[in-house]
Amino acid sequence: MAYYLRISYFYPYFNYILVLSALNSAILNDIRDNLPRFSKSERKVADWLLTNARLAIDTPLSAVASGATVSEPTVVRFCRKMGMSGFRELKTHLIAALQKPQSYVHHDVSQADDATSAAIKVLESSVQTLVDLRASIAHMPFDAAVSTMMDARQLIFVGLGASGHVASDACHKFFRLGIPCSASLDTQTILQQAAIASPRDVYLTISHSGSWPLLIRGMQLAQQRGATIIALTHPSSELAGVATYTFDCVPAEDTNAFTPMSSRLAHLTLLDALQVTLAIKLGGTAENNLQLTKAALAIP
Amino acid sequence: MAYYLRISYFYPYFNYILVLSALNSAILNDIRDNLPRFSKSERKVADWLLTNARLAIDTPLSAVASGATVSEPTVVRFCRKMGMSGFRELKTHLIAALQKPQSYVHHDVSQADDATSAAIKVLESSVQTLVDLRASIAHMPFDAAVSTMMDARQLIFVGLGASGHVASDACHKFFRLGIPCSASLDTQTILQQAAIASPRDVYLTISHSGSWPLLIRGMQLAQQRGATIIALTHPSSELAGVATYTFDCVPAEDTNAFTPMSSRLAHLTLLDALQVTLAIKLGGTAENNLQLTKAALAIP
DNA sequence: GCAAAAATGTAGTTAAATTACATAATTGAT
DNA sequence: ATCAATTATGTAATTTAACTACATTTTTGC
Repeated sequence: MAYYLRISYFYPYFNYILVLSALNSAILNDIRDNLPRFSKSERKVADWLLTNARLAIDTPLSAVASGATVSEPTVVRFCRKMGMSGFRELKTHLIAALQKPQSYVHHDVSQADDATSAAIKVLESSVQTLVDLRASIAHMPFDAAVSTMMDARQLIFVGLGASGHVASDACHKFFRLGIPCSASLDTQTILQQAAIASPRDVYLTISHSGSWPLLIRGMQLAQQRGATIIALTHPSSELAGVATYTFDCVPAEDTNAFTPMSSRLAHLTLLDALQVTLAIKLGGTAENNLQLTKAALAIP
Repeated sequence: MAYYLRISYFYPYFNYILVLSALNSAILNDIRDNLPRFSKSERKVADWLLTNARLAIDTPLSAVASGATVSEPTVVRFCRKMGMSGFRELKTHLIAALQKPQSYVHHDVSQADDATSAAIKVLESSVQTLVDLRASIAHMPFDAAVSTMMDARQLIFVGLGASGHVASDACHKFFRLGIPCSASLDTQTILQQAAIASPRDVYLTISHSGSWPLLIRGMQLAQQRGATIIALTHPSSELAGVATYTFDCVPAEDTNAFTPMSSRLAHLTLLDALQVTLAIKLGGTAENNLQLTKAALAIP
């Protein structure tokens, strides 16, 4: 997925393509994940690269081969086996990989942290959440979800507790498109509304774990009455099982009591993305509505 | 701020240091900054590289030279002039530079985007918001804010509209520390509560623009009654002027109707960071409260 | 205008990466 | 256990890319 950087407005020389690429798996992770599948010499190459990744970016093929005690073509074949054209491309990937935060970066806040350090860790954990989300976005059902929302009689945002705030925020965003929207933030309302749901109702249901029983019961009811359920939740959850479409949100592990629940950032951002994509699909009226609602807040 | 990654505990081959470096200046910035100092042919090389940075990482020296209409040694000399040993090193730097988000990346969504492209742009805009926030966090008054919160009689979260959802979410997070918390989300409540504020009340006031008149009036009232005002808002706003401490949130420019307001992600994340830092300062009781409130949600 | 210095390019050399082919090792069938 | 086929590996040769030496051109300062 490429981004076109257009800043020729300020600097006429800049006309290049900046790729903010998927920041998840890197070549070093690929190598490590494939260790059991390598032959004897391939394994030597892999071991050498994993041990000397930094060094490798400035090391010619001949030295890599002798370091790994294999021949030069064996290294080239290793690169080919990893899906690259040759050693040059491996180098490119290595350089790139060494610039990227890894998913196992440890952001745990501890009692010993001073305020700024703790704040930075929180922030970097939040960045990581969004970066991980960025990496999985291509597999999410945006087109399908937006298609059903376009014809919706109403959009119903559902969430409990912290997810309720997300749902409420999302409702506050989507109503501006001109589609009827409501938020159900307690179990009684969720159940009662689901009991009278109709086929052109679209639910956007937000849940961290996807396992709260009465929430699931409500979504089952709504689904039985023909409503569409778009869930933002854990992909292996019961809620995901009930939903028509699921936006997979795999929460980071809870490591200590201080860990803020950054999955709601992911939820919020996904809902932003859904609103924007829906606005685009709806076209001119939605855009006009967005402008009118924004202008309504302008202070004279 | 450097992170030292030590994972030889899990994988004995990994023995390198991964630096999560400051996401600032890169070789392309260096080239651009030195444009006035280049000779005619050097300028051609610079222009070509700035125009074709992405292409350059897979382009041999001979093609770069002919693309720039200079000789090959001129390109090498250019690299030397930029402080590098040769073209190979330039390539390494280019590859590295292109992995880093730049502050001027343009994320505008347009009508022509398909759903996934638009979603990705929204997401990357959100990442950028947090990355920018990360860069300015060291100048924020965490210590001072946390000090006043530690002795607070109550914490009052204030916000209107979208910021109201943020305030509500934050209230829902901070109450778990065991301090009395409330959220004032409409102007009547804000004014009435401010009219009876006391010196040990701490306000956390969230506002995108910091210019809504009745909100400011309320904060002036509270401030006159001795309450502490911690504002998350635009640093040049009226609200910032009233506040005891300000967490500067400079909103990205509104470029089109589709732009989601990502400043609330910044607000949410800052509030997360504040909660965590406050929890640390409060020590064992707060940590215990966090664990108890989490356990209360566990489904048997 | 002229000499010196700097910039630049042509041609040749070296380094690095890749390919072709031969040999060794492994696997599967009998 | 043996043998044939397949796969893996290395040696040597070739190609590509980067770099250097030297000649020519351009620019600068007096």
